[in-house]
Amino acid sequence: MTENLVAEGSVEALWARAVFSPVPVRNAFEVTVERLAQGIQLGVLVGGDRLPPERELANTLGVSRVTLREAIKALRDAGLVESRRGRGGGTFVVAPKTRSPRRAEQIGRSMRHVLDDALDLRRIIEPGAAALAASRTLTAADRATLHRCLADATRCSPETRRLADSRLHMAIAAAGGSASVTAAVADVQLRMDELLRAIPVIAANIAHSDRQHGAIVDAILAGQVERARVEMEEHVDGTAALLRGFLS
Amino acid sequence: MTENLVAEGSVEALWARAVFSPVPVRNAFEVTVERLAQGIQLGVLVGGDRLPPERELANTLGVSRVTLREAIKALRDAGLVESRRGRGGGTFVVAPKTRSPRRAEQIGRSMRHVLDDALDLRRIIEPGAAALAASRTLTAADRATLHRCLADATRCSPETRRLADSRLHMAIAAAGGSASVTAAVADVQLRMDELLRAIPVIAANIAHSDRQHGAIVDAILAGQVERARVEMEEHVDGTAALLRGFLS
DNA sequence: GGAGAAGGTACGGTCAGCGGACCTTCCAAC
DNA sequence: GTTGGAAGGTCCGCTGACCGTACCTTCTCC
Repeated sequence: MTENLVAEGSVEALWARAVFSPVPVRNAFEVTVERLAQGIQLGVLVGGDRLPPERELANTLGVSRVTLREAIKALRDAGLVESRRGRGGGTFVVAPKTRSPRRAEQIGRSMRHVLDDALDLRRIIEPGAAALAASRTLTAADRATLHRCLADATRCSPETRRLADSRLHMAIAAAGGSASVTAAVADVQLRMDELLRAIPVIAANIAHSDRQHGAIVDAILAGQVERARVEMEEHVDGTAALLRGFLS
Repeated sequence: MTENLVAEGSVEALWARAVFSPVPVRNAFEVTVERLAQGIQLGVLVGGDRLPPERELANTLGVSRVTLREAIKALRDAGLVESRRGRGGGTFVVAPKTRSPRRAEQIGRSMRHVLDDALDLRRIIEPGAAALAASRTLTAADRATLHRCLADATRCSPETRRLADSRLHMAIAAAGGSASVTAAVADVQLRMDELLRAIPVIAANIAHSDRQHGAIVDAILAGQVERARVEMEEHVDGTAALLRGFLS
């Protein structure tokens, strides 16, 4: 009898769930796999990139080489990386086009509130990140990075589109200079990655999205804080509408 | 030779650090302690509250009873809870006034960028959370909770002030109905908790803060989305200015 | 054709965490 | 008062994750 004395979905219920829910205990292997997989999914590591040697990377990540190797094996099995032996060998990120496409399975109705939850957070964090970036005076290198990511996102094949999009959003977040904000954006991007991949590709939508991306980067580079926020908000709202429509 | 080929603080540097930094491997004990301690620090669990029986709580949290007991022992040693045996016994949250005050140690200059980082995130997430709450049609119970938390934060002793403040901010976040947003607010609150405690108590500041709290709740209850955001933004900026001034 | 840099393999030790059985305390109902 | 039951307190053996270390294998570059 786990009788709830508080109304479902109320403030009290959210509080209680924040404390009295299973603690996420994750072992070194899981965390390591996640780290690397996320780097690849978000476009921080791109096809052809070579990971540091195992011994060095294990040291950097603070796990034993055995554990790291297990993680790499998992990524290899998933088709995300491939390893070559011998001198000049190493572990390399596989380009997405040659990567075996994972079936976008049916999104259960039960996932719906998870989606809404993620979208709520995204609508807060991404416009905020854009505004933060606009409020900074960026280095030439960062301006160049933004330009490059924008260009990549605009002209790219349908297969690599999602990756380039992630990469652009991450670049915008990172341009704000805050590690926490960047991590938060990475979180929402990852949570919706699978869903966003499932959206059918429609030329009109892409063109619209590209225009918005351009406007956002433009506002950031011009240092227009409020405009950056609003443009990103519209962009995010557009994607959210697409997602909600597609999943109904 | 871990030579950095990218400029310090740039987009590329943030990206690299997001992937190639030590993975946070935390064991069940640590996570459990953190969970419960956070619930207390944030005011979700208040003085006098009784935790569920160990066997039940261990099951809820998904850890063994031994591990949970170690965690509770740590909290007891820290003076956050106390346990009573026998029928009708249990583990109870200690009221903050009787809690042994932890010395606010010198904040190193090295912490400065950590603070800035947290403040950046807070300036995004808290106004966003307020706006989200304002955009919802709240239940009567939630409106009552907000009112109560606001009242508690306004009239309270200096010792309990920080706790009541946390509680109010958490209530605002939870009113938005999104678990992720609530968790994000909890995160920033926790990160700055120690620092905020260190701020000297000045009557004028408190009165100002109280007025802002009132305005925020007022805007949320009235469903004024933009006003809620702006009021919270000013409130957060005020606190940030206090903190930065105090630590310079 | 060898040196050396990489991935691949194997072994033993340590320790966290678990399940379960049991003990101790103390309230409350009878 | 006595006793049942609900709670915290203790103990033990097992499993499995993780680590350090040493060694083997492959391959490229000099």
